[in-house]
Amino acid sequence: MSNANKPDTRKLILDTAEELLLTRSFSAFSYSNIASALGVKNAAIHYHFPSKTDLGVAIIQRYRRRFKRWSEQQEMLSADPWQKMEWYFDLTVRYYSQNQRICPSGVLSAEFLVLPPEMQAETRLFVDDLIAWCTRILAEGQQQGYFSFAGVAREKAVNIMAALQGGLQLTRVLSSGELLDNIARQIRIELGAVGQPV
Amino acid sequence: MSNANKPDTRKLILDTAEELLLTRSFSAFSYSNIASALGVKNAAIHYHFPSKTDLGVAIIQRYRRRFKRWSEQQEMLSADPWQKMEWYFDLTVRYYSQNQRICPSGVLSAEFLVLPPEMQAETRLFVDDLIAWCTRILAEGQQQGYFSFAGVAREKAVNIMAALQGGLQLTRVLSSGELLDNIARQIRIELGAVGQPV
DNA sequence: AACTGTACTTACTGATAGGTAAGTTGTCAA
DNA sequence: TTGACAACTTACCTATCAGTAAGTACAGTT
Repeated sequence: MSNANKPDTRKLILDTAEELLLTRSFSAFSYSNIASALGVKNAAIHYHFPSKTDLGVAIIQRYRRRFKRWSEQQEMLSADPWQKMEWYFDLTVRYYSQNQRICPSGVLSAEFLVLPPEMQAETRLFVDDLIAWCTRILAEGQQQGYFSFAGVAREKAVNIMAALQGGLQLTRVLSSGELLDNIARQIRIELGAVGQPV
Repeated sequence: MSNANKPDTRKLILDTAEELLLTRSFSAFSYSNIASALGVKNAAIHYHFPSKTDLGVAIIQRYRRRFKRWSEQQEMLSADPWQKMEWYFDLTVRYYSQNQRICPSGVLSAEFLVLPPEMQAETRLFVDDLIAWCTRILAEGQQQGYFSFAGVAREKAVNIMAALQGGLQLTRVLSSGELLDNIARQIRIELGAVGQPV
């Protein structure tokens, strides 16, 4: 009851900045973009996030927390590896359906060299999280006989993540919604799908 | 003998802009960056490329010409599909080794929505070229019994291009040179490599 | 010797960027 | 009732952005 109606400007800023990041990239959005979208003044953003670096870091940290909760929920539902991968495909596809977004690791890695060091460090951690998750699912799925792919789990994981990241970007260029579905289908085949998934 | 010593400033500008594009992205480099790198004034760049859009378009058009020549040379050497794919891997790996560049389609598609329409159109054509080439090599290789992959050639082609594009970006984040090699290895396996390539 | 075009430089413009200092308003606790 | 703090706005700063107009230096042509 205490902070039920506390102003959620901070969250609104993060949400807006997140959309601008995934549609325009970090270099190509400004505090004014956020301010005008929210109907507040430029300095209001600086009140919550003193520098653009602070804002950028906060966005990535929120992604990491979200992804952690997301993967924990998967475990709670005790889904099989196929189902988990399908959920990951969904996650990816859903980016594009929201204003043609691409995935965070995609934007951040594309302009990595111009990001402030603090954001670079956070991006690294985020990508590590993603690859670690995917590697784990793949290894489990292989052990339990769900997947039958050639090569090491981690290499396969990186390949899958790279294909989805690149696929999301190419989808935007060719504005072809099926492109990502085709990539997902290819990945399923290469994981040894023999009629299992939809 | 006529234009042997003509000033090649235009080419130098394109070269410098190209490096800045692949390392910093289009939004994150300026005419001043190029000018100071070449030891000329800002307006000198505007003389050769009136607007930044003109410059951007020229860079992409040069990529398209280059790639066309590159693929034509492959044909002249009458290499087999495996060799052609290996050359393409090389091409990709070589980007990163030059100041941690990523591939043009990677940068351009990541910031696609903030590119001027003229550049978007040119990017589309460029990506079409790349996919068309890869699809052709894959289809030929399949027909001639070099490759044995599951699914349609074009889908496989897009998957490979996406994986390389994403892999190049992830390589930069994790500063791991082997990452791309691992992706190339995965692709070889999935093309049905049974000891053929190195 | 005069003219022409190329390849610039100098000097500027208005717009926008990220950021800051100082003031204003409303809420809540002592 | 006062004080304190959170959440802003107003007003401003400097730097940089892409872009332009006018001038200059020089090579080749007539």
